[in-house]
Amino acid sequence: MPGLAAPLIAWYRDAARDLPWRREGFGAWGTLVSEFMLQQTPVTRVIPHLEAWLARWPSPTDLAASPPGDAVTQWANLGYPRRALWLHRAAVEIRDRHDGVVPRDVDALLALTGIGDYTARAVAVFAYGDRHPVVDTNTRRVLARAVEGRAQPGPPHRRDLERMDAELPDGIAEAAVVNAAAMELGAIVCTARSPKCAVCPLADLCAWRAAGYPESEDRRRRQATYEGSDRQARGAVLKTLRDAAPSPVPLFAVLPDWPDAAQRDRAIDSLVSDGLAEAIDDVLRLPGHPAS
DNA sequence: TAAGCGTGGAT
DNA sequence: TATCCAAGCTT
Repeated sequence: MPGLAAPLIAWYRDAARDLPWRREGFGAWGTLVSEFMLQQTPVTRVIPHLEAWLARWPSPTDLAASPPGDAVTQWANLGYPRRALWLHRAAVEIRDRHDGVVPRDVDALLALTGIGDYTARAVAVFAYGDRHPVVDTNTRRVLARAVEGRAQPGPPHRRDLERMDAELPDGIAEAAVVNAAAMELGAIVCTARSPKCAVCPLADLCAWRAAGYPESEDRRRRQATYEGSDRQARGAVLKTLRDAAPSPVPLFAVLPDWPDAAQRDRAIDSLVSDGLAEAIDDVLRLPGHPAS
């Protein structure tokens, strides 16, 4: 490898955004919460919700002591509300299995609900300073372009971890910076739509640029239309429950004017099935404390 | 392995 | 306006 590390480190020193989770002493819990929120939600939308969340629940034990429905309400409109449920479950698991301390070991992190290859290593590296490859969608795009000469990365693969690991310097601190810098470059320079190659620190060694920016035959399937979808119905039902919380909502009052009643009922059933709602007698509510 | 899962801003 | 895209995860 020609080595992405040196130019990435130099660039990051000047170009890195000032983000809350990069502040000194932000803490492993804050890092974990931020990573949950950042799973598919843009940075600018996450920041205010993150600060409110940590003010309300400064530790995993604090969150674990609240009913999961409170987490869903606090999650507000961040999207993918099952993440709120998973974050709550992870907090309970941290309390019960790790004495309330966010684990440092990658395998222990992977065993927590809602944590996968990316989030586990992000916590281990950015919160605890360990040396692992951290690969998110930004990093995969940077590697695809700079190293492979392709416009877009293929689907996520475990091999991505090894390929990123090969780019990391030996030094632990330097490796962490390269991880962060690759993500940051993908987020603000090597972007999916209009990459800013004129200001890219990797331009001189970029295989995609050298090859003349070939298009990639993208067999990505199109994102399903949201308008009129079951997902939209689920979102609308859940918003009704959040807005009413902590009060339950009579079933007859859940989206009474929804254009497709069968779809609405399907949405309610699936939310209950997912644990995002509870149907008791003839009312619907967010999940409360487990019975045990 | 692929599908399903929210929401809002940018183009 | 419609589509794309966003620090992924689970089943």
